Amino acid sequence: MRSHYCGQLNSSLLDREVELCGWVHKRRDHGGIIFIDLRDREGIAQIVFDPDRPEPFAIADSVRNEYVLRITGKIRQRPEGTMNKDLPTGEIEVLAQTIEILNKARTPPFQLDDENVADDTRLRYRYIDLRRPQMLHNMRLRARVARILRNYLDEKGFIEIETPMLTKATPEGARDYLVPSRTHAGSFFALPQSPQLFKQLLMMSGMDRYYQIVRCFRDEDLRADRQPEFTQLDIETSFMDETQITAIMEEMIIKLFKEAIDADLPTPFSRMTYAEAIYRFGNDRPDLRNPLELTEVSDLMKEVEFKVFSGPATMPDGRVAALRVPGGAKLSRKEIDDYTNYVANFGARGLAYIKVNDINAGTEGLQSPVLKFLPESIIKLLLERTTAQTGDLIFFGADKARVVNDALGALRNRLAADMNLLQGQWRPLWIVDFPMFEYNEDEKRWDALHHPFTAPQVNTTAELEADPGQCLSRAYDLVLNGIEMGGGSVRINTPDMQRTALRLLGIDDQAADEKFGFLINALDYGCPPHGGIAFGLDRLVMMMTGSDSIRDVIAFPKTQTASCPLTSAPSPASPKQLRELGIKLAKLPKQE
RNA sequence: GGAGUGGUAGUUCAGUUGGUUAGAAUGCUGCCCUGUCACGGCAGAGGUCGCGGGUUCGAGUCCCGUCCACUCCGCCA
Repeated sequence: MRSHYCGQLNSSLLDREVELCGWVHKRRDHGGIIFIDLRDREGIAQIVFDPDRPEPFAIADSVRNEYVLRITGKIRQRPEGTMNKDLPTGEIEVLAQTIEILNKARTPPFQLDDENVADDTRLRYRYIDLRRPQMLHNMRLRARVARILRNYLDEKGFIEIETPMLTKATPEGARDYLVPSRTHAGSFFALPQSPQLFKQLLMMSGMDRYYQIVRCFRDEDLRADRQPEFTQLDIETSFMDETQITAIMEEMIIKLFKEAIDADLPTPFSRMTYAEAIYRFGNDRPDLRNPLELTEVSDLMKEVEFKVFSGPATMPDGRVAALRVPGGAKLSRKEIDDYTNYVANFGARGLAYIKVNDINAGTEGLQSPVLKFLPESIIKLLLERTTAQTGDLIFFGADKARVVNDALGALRNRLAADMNLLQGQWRPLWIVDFPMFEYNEDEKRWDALHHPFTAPQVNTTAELEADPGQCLSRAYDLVLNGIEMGGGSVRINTPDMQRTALRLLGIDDQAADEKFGFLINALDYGCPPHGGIAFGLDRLVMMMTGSDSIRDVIAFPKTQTASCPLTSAPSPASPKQLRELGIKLAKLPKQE
């Protein structure tokens, strides 16, 4: 039916007869001559219809945008002065001999070259949206990424193994998507949040190296970089420690970026402890392209009269930190107010600042509502420590450390975006030495920072129990330009340690047996030391394509309320289906 | 659960202090046009102003409720 793709035509094919199939991208009718830009997945070719051939000419006259055509014709050089440098096929054109309308098309709901179409319109007509070259490119890059990863892991001896989609609900973590069981009425499967336990079991089976490109499901609210179903590159190995695992993964990511988009990541990747990341950036996934850093000033503020600063400075869980913004003195009152409102999102009750109009003029050169509350000696130390220069602005956060870190960490990102501060292209970073647990104030118990199967850096249960809050884990995250690309850990591999870890999370032995008994049992039947990692494939592709939204790298994504405008999913179940499943609705859905 | 922004022609948007027949661009339809590629020219069609209620002589505009989309907080081991 077709001899070439439209986009493959070039002057090496001069005088060749070709057969093309594709969509009418654009028709230009000059009365005596008609041009049709025919589009397929490889590109666009210009087809010329000459009135010398009345029959094809009449058909070309009748076609409309997005009609599907088959055309035969002869490749020829375009006349002098009519070549199009913007088109890869712009040196040549196809003089049409025959044209067949394979299918008509209604007028598309939006123009393919319109870059600014509302998301729900695009999603309702996703099959048209995906015709756009950018979307096609994203899908193909995604396929290339998956292929490169498979090739690499296959070379390294990893075995691709599928794990169940219908599985057991896990109590920790995100909300599960539940699937009712017909044969066990009243019982439910859960769709996997990740294949975590299965991949550990595969290590106990002696598979040694496993990977899977796998869909995961989490029923939580959506964001620009979060979908309810998303794809992970999931990996697990036996007999490797964290140094070896991160090394082999680093090699994989470097190779991936090189082969997929010809990007050279700086090597070796930076490494930073969790504590250092929080201290310097207020955040455990800092964007290292951003030069702004927090400056610790708690010690300077302990004695000052100003309660807003001295209070947090003397609280055990308080923090006072400064954020110097080079050139920030030019920010207007309104801009500063906007930032104050912004940090209020993160619990900050205010945003103190000092404008440095002239660093050499002492207090006279400064401008700030809080200046009068601070002794001159402290101000001097402050300026030294923040290395403030004329023209800078210094923001302050003073509150519980958590609030200061969240607020100034977010402000740091916001300022970099607003003031165009990002430097360099790619800044990968391993974050290591995570705490095992963080205390959950609401539930009055420990939460796992990573997950309940992560090994601690101590070897005995006694050491872990002695001071859980201080215990570090053998977890690692890979952060790229401020986005968490992946994370993993070395796992617990003895029943004792696993039970202890679960107990600290408020899961007693009986509950542990009910929920994870199969895992704990397996740990007792010859479990190798093992660990792994999972990468967010969608986010990787999103970064590589420079997309603002994860939806642009997923063929059929969901909206922010987790619905699909194309299929109208989710939709009510029929009474018959519900009866078979033994389900009665507490509240009937609204009638359409 | 919360904060914000938006919803007007197929699409992207404008719409003043509440006041006559709701506009623009693009797309669409018809006619004209033999070298265009954002083709051009002329003419034309196209509106439940998201939905429901209220205020008013009068509502796209004001008020209340509601739905949808997007961004963010909470949430996401």
